[in-house]
Amino acid sequence: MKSSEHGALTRNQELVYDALTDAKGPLSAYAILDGLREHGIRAPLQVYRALDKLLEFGLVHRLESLNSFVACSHPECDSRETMVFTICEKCGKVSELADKAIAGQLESLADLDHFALKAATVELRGFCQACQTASTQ
Amino acid sequence: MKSSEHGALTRNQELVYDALTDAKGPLSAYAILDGLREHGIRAPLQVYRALDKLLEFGLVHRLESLNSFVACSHPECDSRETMVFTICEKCGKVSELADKAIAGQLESLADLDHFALKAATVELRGFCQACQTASTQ
DNA sequence: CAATCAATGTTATTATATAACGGATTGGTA
DNA sequence: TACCAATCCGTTATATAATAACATTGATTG
Repeated sequence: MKSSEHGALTRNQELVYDALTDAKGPLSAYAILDGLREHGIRAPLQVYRALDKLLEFGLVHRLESLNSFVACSHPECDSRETMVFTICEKCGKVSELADKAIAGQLESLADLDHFALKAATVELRGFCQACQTASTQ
Repeated sequence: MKSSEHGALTRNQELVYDALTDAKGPLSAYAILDGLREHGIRAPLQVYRALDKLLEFGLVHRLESLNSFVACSHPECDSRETMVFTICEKCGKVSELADKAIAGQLESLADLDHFALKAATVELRGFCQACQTASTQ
């Protein structure tokens, strides 16, 4: 299990991480909170603090355009890698793709602009395969 | 002036657009609101409604990772084009780049995943040239 | 004129995120 | 063991971002 790579997670971190892996989709911090009330989590800060650590460990990604969070689905994910997310606007499904070519091109573009790149957010919106075939709209 | 391309903007749209072009940098909706109180803008919705239209016209872009908005700096910007933003984490400077190659590669990646791409968010974080030379950190 | 549609103004509310404080726990290390 | 430092924790309060709901205005246009 991935969490073992970073030493044991604390109780709150474990709860939040498990909530995200169980969800198999993005959750807002407050959705996580609601799901964990019966486990003793009562305040937003408990969730946000755990999320901060999980983001730092690379176990979780933040989806900026949704203000929500997903467990990293890429087994070897280094938090510094550039990930590409596809977000289905119909069913909400999110896929996480690692693409070296795009990461490289973003680096090159940044270089051209003399910009020292630290992290990249790439989020694609549209319709997933299932939602395309299910309907024309 | 760009606004002439979409017929006259309404009074509120004009106020919000001018606030963004004057700022020469990203502003949150509430920062815009504060700057326009003396012009009769009193409620968040007045700003958000104007922003919705300006986004639709392609005159303004939204920076998801900052929850803020910038006037489009690209004269021919079609709102459907994929833009790449660099965001300096030191001085806050934002640059807007149009790169066909990256747009194309994102399309290809989406195709591989059978994802019907409608819009892409690409935001790069790091340090701009000025902030690199000014300091090592 | 009547019907319609977009834009407006206002109040209230929801959703997202952080500040500030003190206490508890852990892990070294003198 | 006693101490220190660092991290995590729980809580209350607050800040920031965005939308719901409803009434009104103003400009077409058939």
